Amino acid sequence: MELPDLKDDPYLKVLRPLVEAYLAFWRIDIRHIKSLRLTPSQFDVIATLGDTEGMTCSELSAHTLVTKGTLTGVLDRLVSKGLIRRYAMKGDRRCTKISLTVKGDALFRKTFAAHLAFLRPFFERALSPKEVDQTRTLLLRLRDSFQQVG
Amino acid sequence: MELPDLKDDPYLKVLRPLVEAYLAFWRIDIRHIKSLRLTPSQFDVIATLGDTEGMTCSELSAHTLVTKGTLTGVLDRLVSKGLIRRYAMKGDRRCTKISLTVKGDALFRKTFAAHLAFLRPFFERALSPKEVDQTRTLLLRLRDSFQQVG
DNA sequence: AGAAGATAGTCCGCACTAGAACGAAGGGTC
DNA sequence: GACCCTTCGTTCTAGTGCGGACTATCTTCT
Repeated sequence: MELPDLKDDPYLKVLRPLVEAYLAFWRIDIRHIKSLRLTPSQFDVIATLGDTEGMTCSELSAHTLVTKGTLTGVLDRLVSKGLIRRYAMKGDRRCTKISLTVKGDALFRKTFAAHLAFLRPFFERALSPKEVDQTRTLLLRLRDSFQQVG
Repeated sequence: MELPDLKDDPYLKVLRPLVEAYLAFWRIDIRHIKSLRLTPSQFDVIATLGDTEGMTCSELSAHTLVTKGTLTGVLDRLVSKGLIRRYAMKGDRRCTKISLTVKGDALFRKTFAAHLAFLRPFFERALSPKEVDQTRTLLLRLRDSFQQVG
């Protein structure tokens, strides 16, 4: 997005690096996810459902970056791939519970650790352990600043 | 995306803050852009075209985050809003040159500086000038790591 | 000049995005 | 039990987003 030359501004000059670092990460991330024949949203859902008893749609959209409206379609496609299943929840007929199928769980087990192992070297190569802590602190500070007020 | 609890890993624990910081920024950014009745892509195009003589579609997609295929539709909508115009380029009949209209330029002048001024306090509040430099360095290091090899 | 290759912009299919609106269902209150 | 308010998942619209295919147009090589 809008990345003008901001080098002159002492504060705004983090904007560009923030966006660029995230996008560079994102491009690597998405490449690996695609090799699993999943979309980012689908991977997000699978990863979130992994090691849980299942979730309702609301819980899922709260724990992922997929909004409620989008979720319906994403889940449809995951159902047709046989990776998740939907079933009614007794006690509240409004809710639908979503959980991994055996096939979905197998995919989760096989790919999740591999995905993290794939990403790890990129961080490891860029930062020393001490810098990792620094970066983490600074990024969380930025996050908090953007999260308050709004 | 896929944000498991990675606190145990000394390196991967920057992943979450990176994503969260970017998304927090993004949500603020997009809110302001929407108040201009533009989409992020549209704003991106307007901001990129501002203060230039115009660009071809290829140049535009190289300088923005909008890919060639998507650009056609984005430009269509900007044309229908009267903010940009397309015209043939003499010398190469394959190319189309895009530039801001008077109305588009007026929008650019009015909103661009305002947008930066809007974002500035969020950075200013989070980091000291010295930390800005630190953050910038660390983020660029991360970016470069994700950009090499691939 | 003629053939082969590269480039420009468009169009397509499929997936996703936010947000608004919807009907069904549940939890109050009186 | 009837009213209101909220929540649940789905559906809809408009706009991206990517990659691949397509046509028109240079460019280059022979």
